[in-house]
Amino acid sequence: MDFDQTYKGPYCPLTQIALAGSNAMNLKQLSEILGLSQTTVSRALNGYPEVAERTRLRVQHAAQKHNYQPNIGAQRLARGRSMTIGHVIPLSTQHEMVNPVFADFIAGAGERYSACGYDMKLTIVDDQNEEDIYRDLKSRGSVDGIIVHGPLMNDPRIPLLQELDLPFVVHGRASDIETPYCWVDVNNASAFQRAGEFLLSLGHRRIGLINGLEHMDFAHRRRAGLVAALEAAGITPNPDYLHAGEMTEINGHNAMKAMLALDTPPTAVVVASFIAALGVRRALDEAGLRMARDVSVITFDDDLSYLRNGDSIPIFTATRSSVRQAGRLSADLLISHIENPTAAPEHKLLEADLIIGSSTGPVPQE
Amino acid sequence: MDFDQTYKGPYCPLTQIALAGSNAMNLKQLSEILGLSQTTVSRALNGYPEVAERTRLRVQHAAQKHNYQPNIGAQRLARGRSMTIGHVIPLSTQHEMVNPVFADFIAGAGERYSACGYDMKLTIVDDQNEEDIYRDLKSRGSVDGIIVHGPLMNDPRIPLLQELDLPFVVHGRASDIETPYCWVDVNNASAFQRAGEFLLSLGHRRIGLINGLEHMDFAHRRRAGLVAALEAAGITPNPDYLHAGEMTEINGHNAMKAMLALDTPPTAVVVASFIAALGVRRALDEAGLRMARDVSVITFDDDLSYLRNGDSIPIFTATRSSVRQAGRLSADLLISHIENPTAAPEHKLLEADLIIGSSTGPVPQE
DNA sequence: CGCGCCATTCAAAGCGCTTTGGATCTGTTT
DNA sequence: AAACAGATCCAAAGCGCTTTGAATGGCGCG
Repeated sequence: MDFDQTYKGPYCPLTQIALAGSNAMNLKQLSEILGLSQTTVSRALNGYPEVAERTRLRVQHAAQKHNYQPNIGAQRLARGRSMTIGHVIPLSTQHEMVNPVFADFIAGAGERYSACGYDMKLTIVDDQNEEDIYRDLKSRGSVDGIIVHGPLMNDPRIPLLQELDLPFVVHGRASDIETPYCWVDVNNASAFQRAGEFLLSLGHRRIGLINGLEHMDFAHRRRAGLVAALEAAGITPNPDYLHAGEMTEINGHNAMKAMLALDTPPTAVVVASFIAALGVRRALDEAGLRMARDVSVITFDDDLSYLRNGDSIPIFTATRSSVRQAGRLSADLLISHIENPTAAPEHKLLEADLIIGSSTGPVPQE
Repeated sequence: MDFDQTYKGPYCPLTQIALAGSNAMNLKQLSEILGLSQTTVSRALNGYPEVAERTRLRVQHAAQKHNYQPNIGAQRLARGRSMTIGHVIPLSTQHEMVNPVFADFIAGAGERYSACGYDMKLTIVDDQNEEDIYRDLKSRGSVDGIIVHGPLMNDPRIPLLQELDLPFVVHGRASDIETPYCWVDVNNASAFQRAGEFLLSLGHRRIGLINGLEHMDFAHRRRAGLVAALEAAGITPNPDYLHAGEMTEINGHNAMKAMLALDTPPTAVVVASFIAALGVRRALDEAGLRMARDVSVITFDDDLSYLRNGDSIPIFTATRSSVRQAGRLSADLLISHIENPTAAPEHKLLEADLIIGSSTGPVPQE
């Protein structure tokens, strides 16, 4: 814990902030208007059974009429719960990419939070002290639970959160962690295995991979899946065909370009992200090659709202799984575990669809 | 206001939630350990001057040692402030795109919030009742201020927030609103005017526009800027060359494809987003045309972390302005107005850079 | 009639923090 | 020496809600 350099608490003689006299209607006022006790009004609004139905209706109408909303800080304090779920987004200065998948995941999760009365709190953490953030979140009572994004193969956040006894759901998994915990993940291995098998069935034997950073768990599994398909077909993966890096358009482009420069380039590639696949297409265009005819491409497609894979006919053959849906499921799972803390950890494994588009075709004749 | 269908308050006989006995260290305990009053401990930690420096150090050490963090709900209640800034993301079911720019903006703003001791609260609102959300936020004291995303030309949120007396900063502007308010915006008009002038200087006369939805303020201004450049050169914009739609890869592709099918297609296009520009490139590739040589392309580039415009040589000629930086500036502006509520509204107009890349060239000979 | 039993309602005690309005103790001033 | 000022510290009163434990009133029943 460090006492922040830039924020020193409420003492600020220069800009004396008028402590907002909260002009909003409060419980006391409302109960006086109604000629009822605060207890009864509170219970009426919170659905307790020991209040007469007539009274409840009267209270609800009055609340609506006077635009009463319980103060959230007071509720948090009194209930000992924050009704808030935290998302921590690490953003080191080296690796300062915001995961493009993030916005859609959040949108899915946020839908469910709203429906269940939870708030979403986002924390952008730009240094190494991510651990401190979690400890803080716990000890200040800022959140009732946490979503863990972008797990590594042996992610230290998982044991930490377990130790802190803060409910959490991982979006993804951590292969090297044995103890049970809650997660929601796509079956990355099977998706890429099927992609590989599909390419093999088209006659491809020289199959490349443009993967995400392989200390990320999802990338590790995708590689394993593809390699499994190749090896099952008696093919030893060619190291020159295996690329891993941040999943940007540029990296996709550069990786494809590098492979095209080989003596015997692959006839097909599997790409770990739609954005990288756009870069692959650019590299092919620059080389005067056409997708499907010259090089087959399969991409993973997170079904992002702003990057749809074509309207009617898909542009790319793809393994598709909606990350927004994963957001919804993660939110529901977390909420259910917050409200039922003794339940055993649960998880959900989603299967990606293999969508046939116009970026794959039979292996070209030599 | 409506009492949510799905969430009925704390009464839930089935899943009796153990009200977390908040095992964390609190102020009372800490003050007892130190043999001081809660007052003094609180003041010591909050930087008040009337506590002896020796005492302050002793308190800080003890706080650190016992891992004391003030409970956030209690602080909110006592201070009458939430130290939270709200971002409301509308997401109607028809128009269910998550703005791809959003993640980077949030990352920029979040950096500043963390540095200044504020939390960020995201609300995804999927129906029409966005107005209720703002009223709620105000009357529950959930947030101290709000960032308004994606303003329309005459955005009803602005007068609403003014009426509610809730500090806010608009990311963008609303052309039709006269009353002053805080905003941070790129000079969209000047950016697209310069883009137009640059194309004119290369000899282009048939210049197209692939714009965002033109009820969005930014899109309206971009169009105005481009049209101004054309008209200044004595060119009346051809309606067939003016497209507006959601800024997706597919729409960019379709708009370009439509223009290429004209008897006299444009020799250059200005595109309102990088993602749409990728679609434009695809349309050109499919038509066997090359960027720069056959058709010049200029795009607006928000400098998204996951969509960089090339590493060394930019792929596209572009008007560039970092949306992440806009996030930082918006956050700083909002915080300064929250802490100094009487200050007159301020705003910041950012100029985009015109970056010359390899997607533009002289007009082809007929 | 007197008793117990629901069904309702309420007063008051927190939740953990900030802040007001002194109190106490030095040291300084007249 | 009395009075005052400044530097520290404190007890207690909130902030607005939830929840405990008890009171109230109506009603049926022996």
